[in-house]
Amino acid sequence: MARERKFSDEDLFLATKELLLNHGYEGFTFGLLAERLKVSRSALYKYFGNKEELIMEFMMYEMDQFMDKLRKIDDYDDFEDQFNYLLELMMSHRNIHQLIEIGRHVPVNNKKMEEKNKKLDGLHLNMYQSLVGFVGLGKKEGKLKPHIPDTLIVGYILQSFLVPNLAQIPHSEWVQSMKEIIRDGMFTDDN
Amino acid sequence: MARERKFSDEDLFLATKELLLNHGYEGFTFGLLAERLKVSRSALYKYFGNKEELIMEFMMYEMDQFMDKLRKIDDYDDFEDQFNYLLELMMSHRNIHQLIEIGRHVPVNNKKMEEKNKKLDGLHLNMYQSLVGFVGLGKKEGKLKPHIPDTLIVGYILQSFLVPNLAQIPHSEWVQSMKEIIRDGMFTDDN
DNA sequence: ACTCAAAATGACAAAAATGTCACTTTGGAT
DNA sequence: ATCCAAAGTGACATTTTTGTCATTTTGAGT
Repeated sequence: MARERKFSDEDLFLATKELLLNHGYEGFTFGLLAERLKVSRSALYKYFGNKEELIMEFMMYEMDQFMDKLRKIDDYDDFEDQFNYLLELMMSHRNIHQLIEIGRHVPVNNKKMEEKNKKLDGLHLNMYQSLVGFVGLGKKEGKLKPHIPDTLIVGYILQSFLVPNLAQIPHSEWVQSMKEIIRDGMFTDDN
Repeated sequence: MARERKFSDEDLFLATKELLLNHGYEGFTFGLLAERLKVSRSALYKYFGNKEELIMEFMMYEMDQFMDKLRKIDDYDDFEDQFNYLLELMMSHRNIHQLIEIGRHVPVNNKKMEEKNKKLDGLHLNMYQSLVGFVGLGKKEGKLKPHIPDTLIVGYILQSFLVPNLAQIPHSEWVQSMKEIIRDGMFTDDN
């Protein structure tokens, strides 16, 4: 027995995501978000005490969604299949890395935040472990170069998806080339 | 016949750089900058009318410095040498790409800004052309894969240096591995 | 049709950042 | 030594963002 809400959680988190990516953590304001949702600013305070809290909730939502998909990487036994799955996944969550970086800027003031922050750290750890597992498998199968640090491999893959496609190269060509660079580099074989 | 300044242009631009990288465009304030320089906030208004103007000046300063070095790439005839020079250069100006992205957030309000913005665009174009020239040489010498779009190659090289070295891998090892990934990828040869 | 709890609002006070200006300080030039 | 232009300051008015709260609106349940 309650009134219908004017915006769903999905609406809210989507708007939050766009604003965060366009304006950064410090440029994100409740005013902007309320405007986007066509709601009064004070309505938002019914759900989140402040900016930090909202952004933390958003991060968890985003990470949960991403992790649900990332965990599916273990459905594939073969490294090659995992690799393909991972690239597709990253392509559809291009900015997860960027968002995580923004999340690191959120100040932790009180106990409540402390807790949320810990939870989020846990999710990051999960993600990292999942990716390190992937790299481990690749090395074990002899597919990935053993002497390159795991963290660099993981970081490089994540970072790849942030290269801006300024020249508007068609999607499939872009992904194809990207995959090739990641696998075999940009130099020709005879070097 | 004037009083000695309490801070040099270098001081100011260095502080600006750090603040921009740590807080982003919207999080950068005159208050923070003044505090950093141990000067009153109003002193800064003697030199820059507002935040946008200051940041534009900073961008030009930074780009000028970078371009001076980037242009030296043409001192090397051989692509291989150009490649090595470029990686070293990028390593010591790791965040130039990030700064350029931040610069794109600066709103252009008036004629004066319009002009500065044009000048900055010119510098970006220079940078881009210089890098495209480099890629062109690489392709001509048969070193770079001809079917990968120039913009992707350029973007990749720039982006690579933003991979955070979270595990604190020693600098030389990090650069070495990075170079290898860029050249030949992360997969072993027998794939 | 009435109730009432959740949803939404607008108005308010406080905090933070901006921009301006009259005034003070400083140190090289005379 | 003293002049004075540039450097720096503190106080003020304005704007933007934040956070709170009393009040109003809404619509599902009865």
